[in-house]
Amino acid sequence: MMVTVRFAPSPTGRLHAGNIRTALINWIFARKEGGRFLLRLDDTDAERSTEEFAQGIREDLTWLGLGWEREIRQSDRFDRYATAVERLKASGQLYPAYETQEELELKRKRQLARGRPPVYDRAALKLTDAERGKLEAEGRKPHWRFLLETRDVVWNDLVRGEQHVDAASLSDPVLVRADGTYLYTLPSVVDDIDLGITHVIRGEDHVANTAPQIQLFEALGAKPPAFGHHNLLVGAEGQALSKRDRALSIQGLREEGLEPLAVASYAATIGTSDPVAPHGSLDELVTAFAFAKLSRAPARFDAHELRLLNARLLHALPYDAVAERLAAMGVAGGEGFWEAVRSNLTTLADARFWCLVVSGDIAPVIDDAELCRAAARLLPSEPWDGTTWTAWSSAVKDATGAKGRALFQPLRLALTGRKHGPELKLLLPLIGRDRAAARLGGKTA
RNA sequence: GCCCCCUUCGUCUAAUGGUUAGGACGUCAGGUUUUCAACCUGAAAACAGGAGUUCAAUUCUCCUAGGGGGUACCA
Repeated sequence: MMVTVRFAPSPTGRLHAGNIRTALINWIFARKEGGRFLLRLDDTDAERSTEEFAQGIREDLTWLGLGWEREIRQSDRFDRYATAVERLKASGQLYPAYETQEELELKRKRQLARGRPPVYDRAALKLTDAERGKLEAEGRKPHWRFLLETRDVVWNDLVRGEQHVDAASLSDPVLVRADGTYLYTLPSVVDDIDLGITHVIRGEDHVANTAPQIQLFEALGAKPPAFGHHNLLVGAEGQALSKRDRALSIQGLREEGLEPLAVASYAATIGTSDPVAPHGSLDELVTAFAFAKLSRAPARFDAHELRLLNARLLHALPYDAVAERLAAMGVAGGEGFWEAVRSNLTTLADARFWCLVVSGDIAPVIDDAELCRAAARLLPSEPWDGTTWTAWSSAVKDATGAKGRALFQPLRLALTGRKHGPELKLLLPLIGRDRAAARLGGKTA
């Protein structure tokens, strides 16, 4: 059977670092197995789901290079869920319950107070027809619970090995609310069956969901897929990740100017036994991937480390990988420009500044006016090449007696306006005589 | 409260019942660049704590502490 996996976000917000890691692992696994990767929008909550968020999710995935074979929306599939509900009612595995949320909460509190696990007591199962009739007459509408078999549910998790969950320690999950809307479990399982999902790969926050879901697959006459639960992410300080942390949204990372491949490289290698390193393509990540490499401890997502990785990625990037994007940014300058500046970039957008240095206006910093004036006078005539810098700076040194830092720092500040930057040997010919002369004179070109 | 998972350099991690506990990022130093950055080389840097089993424990067992997850009419 063809490997088929799905990434199932709900369009109630933008994707964040944790989401994207799940998406990436699914996508990579599908690629590795020659299988299919589907996007399933879990939009059963009509209140909170919006088309804007759905579009945002598509943009985020596309930006990262994660294409999907097919998109499914749960809101298109309510008839399928209704069919499943009828089937479960017919087999007696779905039963009506009438407790209000307040009543359930009270029950849980009492159980907790007695040191008992807060598991639903199945009181609704013991209701007589007369009692049920009375409740309905009072105007109560039932919600519907899936009757779990109280047995040990076992599966061989792709990353965690053999897992056991004692279904007796679980409440019978509510599948349908009193208003007829569905909770996560039922649509998810029905979709997985209909779409032929072979591997459900998700975060370990879903481990406990797996046992009821396996029983639901079976109740609906389907063979459960394989399950894999990867470790979760925590923040740089080891704290639980907040969903609202904008810095960790994919949108935020993109707006910060990070490379999609850097984000993907980082997300796919933290929490694994592979070193965190930039990869030249998603295919390289596919080659490196193995479930066995995933750690079981939570991994730290450190935005600072991501930036360092982004810089390392840029430093090694060939010109043709960025030529189009540089042009789109309005950064002129060809391969020579790129070779000169790339090792000083943290984000691609930094190239804008060096573009101005080379072919626009910057504010020169005159640290040593006398030296700069002398340097301006000694500027050779063009054409300039890779040897110009050495010859010229030597001449300045001879004329002024300045050397080392005292010689180079004022020149760098005047020519680029900054203390740090690419090799002036490469930069100077790109700046050209007119600009250099103007900057050394303290005026902008 | 109860259940599950986890804990090795600052960080991500490897390995092992007997090892100089390995790598990567970061840090520091040296080299190179007659400056900085980049780059190259090198160094420092870890088995959470306590018991137990054993000739021998970082490795196996138990306890404690800490972290994460779950325990929903969220997904």
